Amino acid sequence: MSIAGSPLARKLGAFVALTEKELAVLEGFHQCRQTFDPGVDLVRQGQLGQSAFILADGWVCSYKLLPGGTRQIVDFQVPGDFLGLRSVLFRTSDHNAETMTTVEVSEVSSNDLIDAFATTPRLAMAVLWAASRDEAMVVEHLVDIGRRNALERTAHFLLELGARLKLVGLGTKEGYACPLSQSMLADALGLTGVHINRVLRQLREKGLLTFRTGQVIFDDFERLVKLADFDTAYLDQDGPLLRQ
Amino acid sequence: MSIAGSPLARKLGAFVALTEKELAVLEGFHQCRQTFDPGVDLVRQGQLGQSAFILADGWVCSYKLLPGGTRQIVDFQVPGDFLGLRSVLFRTSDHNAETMTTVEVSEVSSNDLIDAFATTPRLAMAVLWAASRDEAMVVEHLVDIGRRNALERTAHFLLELGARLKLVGLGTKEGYACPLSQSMLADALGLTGVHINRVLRQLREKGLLTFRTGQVIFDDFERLVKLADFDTAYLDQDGPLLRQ
DNA sequence: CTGACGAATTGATCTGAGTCAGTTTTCGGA
DNA sequence: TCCGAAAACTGACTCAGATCAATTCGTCAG
Repeated sequence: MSIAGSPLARKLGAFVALTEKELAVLEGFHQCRQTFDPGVDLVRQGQLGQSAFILADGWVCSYKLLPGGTRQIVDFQVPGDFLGLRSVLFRTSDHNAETMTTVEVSEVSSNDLIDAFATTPRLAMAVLWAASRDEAMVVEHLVDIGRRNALERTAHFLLELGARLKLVGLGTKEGYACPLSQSMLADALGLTGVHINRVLRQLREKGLLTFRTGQVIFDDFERLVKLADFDTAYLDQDGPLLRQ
Repeated sequence: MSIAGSPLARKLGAFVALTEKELAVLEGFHQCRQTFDPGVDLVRQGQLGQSAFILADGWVCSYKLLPGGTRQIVDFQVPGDFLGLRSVLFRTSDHNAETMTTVEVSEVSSNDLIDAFATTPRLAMAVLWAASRDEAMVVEHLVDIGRRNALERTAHFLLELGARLKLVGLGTKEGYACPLSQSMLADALGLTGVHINRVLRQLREKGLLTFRTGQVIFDDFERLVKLADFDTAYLDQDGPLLRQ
């Protein structure tokens, strides 16, 4: 696959039409391809001078640890996503990132990234632009946790994850492959594992959604969207705002 | 005050050392100064082709409405903050923004902003970079709501707001002026107005913090930080990553 | 000074989600 | 094919925070 056709290039191209030169710099990011096992920390809270990563395959989750031993999962990264960007921009990381599956990434050193941003600022813009879209997802997540009950919250979150995977060709209206365990889902939604289990049973018994090891199946997409008050439009974007 | 000394220029300068030309473009943003009364919507959910605003004075809050009539406040904007950026980047807004006080803003039209981004990409970078820092705050907010109980959550949130205001010279370790009503605080923290009232009483009775109309007073900063598990370091940043 | 309206405050009661303490299922490795 | 560990599942009980229903306070217009 040419770099121009990679998930990342496709994503960035949605914001800024990239020139040959910019694509070449992007290509340079992919020098250092690596594979990691599940359960490895790629980014650690408080650590200095870390690299960023571009996720080519597999899933990663970003989370914060709390003193009580609990954690809050803030976001999941799927293929095509950048990760550890903030830990480069601010020189120190404010969160952890852990591989959930076997993962393939391109590691981009802090210096390379900053150099690239300095020489091809339009590319920098595209990357930060994409980060800004990811923020929209974190905001939706915030609303889930703040103002939706466990049932709506779970439904909404799994729909959103599906919408996001559809963008990179990894999901459909029928469902998607999902390596989350129930307790990870709990940590993402601010619930306990026990309660998530009961909520998933309810969703199953109501014929709305089946969450099984490695697979999310939308049994009744329409009713699910209605229950969760899910807005299907907010991820759309019709063309780059900045032309070459 | 020269443009180079404005809160926004100061903030952006922390990321990217701005050139004369870039400062001039920033200056251009301030052509269209306006004043709004409290309770006015600056940005409306779902509206197309909106302007962005630079907040010069007063407070604004960004929130999402839910079908049940409840709302979740996602963030507050204080002087020096950009707002409505995402509604320009994505052509349509995913949230509302309402003035909380009398407010002074500079309106920057969608087209002017995109043109400026195209001609001075380093400035664009600085703006998006600042947006990325704001996201760190939304993440902290997410953790508050997901994994802290009402007391810790309220304490943590008010400490964070204080830290942020200190950056723009509007707060100290003693406290800060704060135009939030109890029910706004409730909408931000995912609680009810009734419960926030009880929590604020507890904080007052424990001699930790006093929240009164228009004023937050830290009665015992140290103990408050400890209760809330507040990290005082995460807002620090020592110099621009990109030089002129 | 007075009425009125919104914000703050309080008490009583209810309930969604947490906690505790298991049992059962799944699945990879010997 | 059997074993052990982790994940999924379940029931009984508790509690933090919601809900409901007043009352009080503050402030601004008349």
